Amino acid sequence: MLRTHNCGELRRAQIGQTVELAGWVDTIRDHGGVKFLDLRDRYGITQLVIHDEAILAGVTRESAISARGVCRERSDETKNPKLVTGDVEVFSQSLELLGRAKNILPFEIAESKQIREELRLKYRYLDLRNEAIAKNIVLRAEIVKFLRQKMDTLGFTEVQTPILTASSPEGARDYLVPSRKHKGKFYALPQAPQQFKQLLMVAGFDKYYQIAPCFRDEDSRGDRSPGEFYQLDFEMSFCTQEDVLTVAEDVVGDTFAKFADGKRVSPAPFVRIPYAESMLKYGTDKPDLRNPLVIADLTEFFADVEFAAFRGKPIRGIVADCSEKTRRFFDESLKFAQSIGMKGLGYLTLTGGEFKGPIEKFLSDEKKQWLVDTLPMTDGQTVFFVSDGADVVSKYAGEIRSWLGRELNLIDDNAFEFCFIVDFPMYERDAETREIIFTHNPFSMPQGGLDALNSKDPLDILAYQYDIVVNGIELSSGAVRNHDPEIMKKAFEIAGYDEDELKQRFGALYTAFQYGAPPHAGMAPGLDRMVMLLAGEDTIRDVIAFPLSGEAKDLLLGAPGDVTEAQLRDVHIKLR
RNA sequence: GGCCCAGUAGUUCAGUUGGUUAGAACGCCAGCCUGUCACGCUGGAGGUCGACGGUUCGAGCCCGUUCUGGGUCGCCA
Repeated sequence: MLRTHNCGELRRAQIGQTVELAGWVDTIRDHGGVKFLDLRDRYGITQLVIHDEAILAGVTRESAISARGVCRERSDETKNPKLVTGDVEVFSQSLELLGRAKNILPFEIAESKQIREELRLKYRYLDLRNEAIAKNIVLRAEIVKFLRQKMDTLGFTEVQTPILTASSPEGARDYLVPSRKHKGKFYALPQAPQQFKQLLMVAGFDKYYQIAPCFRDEDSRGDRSPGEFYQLDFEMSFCTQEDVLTVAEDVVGDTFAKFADGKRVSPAPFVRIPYAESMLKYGTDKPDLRNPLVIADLTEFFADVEFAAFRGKPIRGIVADCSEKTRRFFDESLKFAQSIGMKGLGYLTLTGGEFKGPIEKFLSDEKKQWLVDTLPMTDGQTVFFVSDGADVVSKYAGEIRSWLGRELNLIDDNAFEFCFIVDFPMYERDAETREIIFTHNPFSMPQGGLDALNSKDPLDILAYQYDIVVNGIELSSGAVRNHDPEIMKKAFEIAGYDEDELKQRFGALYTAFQYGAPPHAGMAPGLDRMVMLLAGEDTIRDVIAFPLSGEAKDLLLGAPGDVTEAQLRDVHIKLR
């Protein structure tokens, strides 16, 4: 062993012992006759005291060294309360230089979070020496461990599903892997273990889960890593939608409660909000419920109001208390509205029993009274009006709601507010082709089953499809799956696929369902996003040990990179 | 694929209306210092201003193209 203790371990109890420590040189403070060296490892920092200049020869900051010496108590006035090891120090007469830092560091470890990411990712092993970053990776490990324990307790079995698999015909772009043994054929990396987990249900595993790597060749976002990410993927047999939501509440809720670090977590049961209601009240299918503002539908209210700009359009209203705000705030609100593509933003303020604002003159006393009584509004409040085409009015109202929440400081940063969005529509009309397409997931069970498919307008059919949302971020979607081949056939037919196509695209599932498929359902909360939220980070890269850049490049190892002619020949690929 | 922001010393940044030799802090190097803990003090080195092209007597600054990173829309069943 190169050490008897780690750098966060020594206390008064070890005074007098000869100890050996190993770690990295954090700083050297040279006072001439005496030198102090802070030795750091992931457990802490211990101060070494050195009198002999010679033993520091060649020792640079961030070199890996070991040191032998006597642990001794510091005098009272030189104890350092900022260090857990600050009562003691190691009087060192010999150092061993284990790994010398030869070059000027590309950045200071302690401030690496401020450094541009290109450089951080290129020297990620140095970035990860920073306690704040390393802490996130350790937190991630603890969360994964907790999730596994939790799923195990609930009777789920972890199963590893293939990484080299078949390209799936819908959804995101696949990462393709050329086959050597089969000229011209390709594997794909799984976008999710979707079909495998459903096949496991047919196989009778009853409750499956996996900390599953997923690969999608799509562009990144701050909260979406490019290329690859992890999900807590799970699936259950002989269960209803409610059974899945209950498991999610239990697992995700407990995980947040355990790791939220003092922040408030909304208690189970999480509120269930139908998709249509969410779009109306919050203007989005992933509402941030920390924001108390709610959108009202004022279309009927304005139906008989002579105001040309609102004529024949859906109208939404948002009531907020802006009494502390000046004229400038309302100018800013209009500026924001225009920046997102709105033509205007009307408002009325109720102050001293009088309405004020550009739209006031169009409203009768009766109308004004309705606003006070039924909307309702109290003195000092303002109602903002959003009016636009039916396709965008909800979205705009949602953006205004978020803007008001931010600008009026209504968002509690110390809370996690969960909800489930349920009853997603099964189908929608493609904006360009005008054809009926699956809204989300072709594997979902339509509510009402075959009857609904046969009798209802496809656009009115809801699916047993749900999302779990926290603070406006979608953690996961899931569904009760369509396990009935007859219903599948009909569901695909409505979306324009005949049985041959269904067999071709999802042949394994379709065939498997001919052999006694249990009703089953599941979901797959994103692990990276959970860790990001719990770590309080704004970017997902800060909770991944070796993240890709936004352009999906590995700046450390240089992927994607060139390969040799021979490698290409092996897999029958010729570059043009 | 579209749009927005950034790129100047090892790092983080400043750089006026286009005008002499491009600055600061931290880091690095050297010297001094026996109780510091972000030690201190003194001195020094360090720059193809992302790249290419253009305008100009003159470009870090203006224009065009391009590369890289970040954000965002599309996309993410």
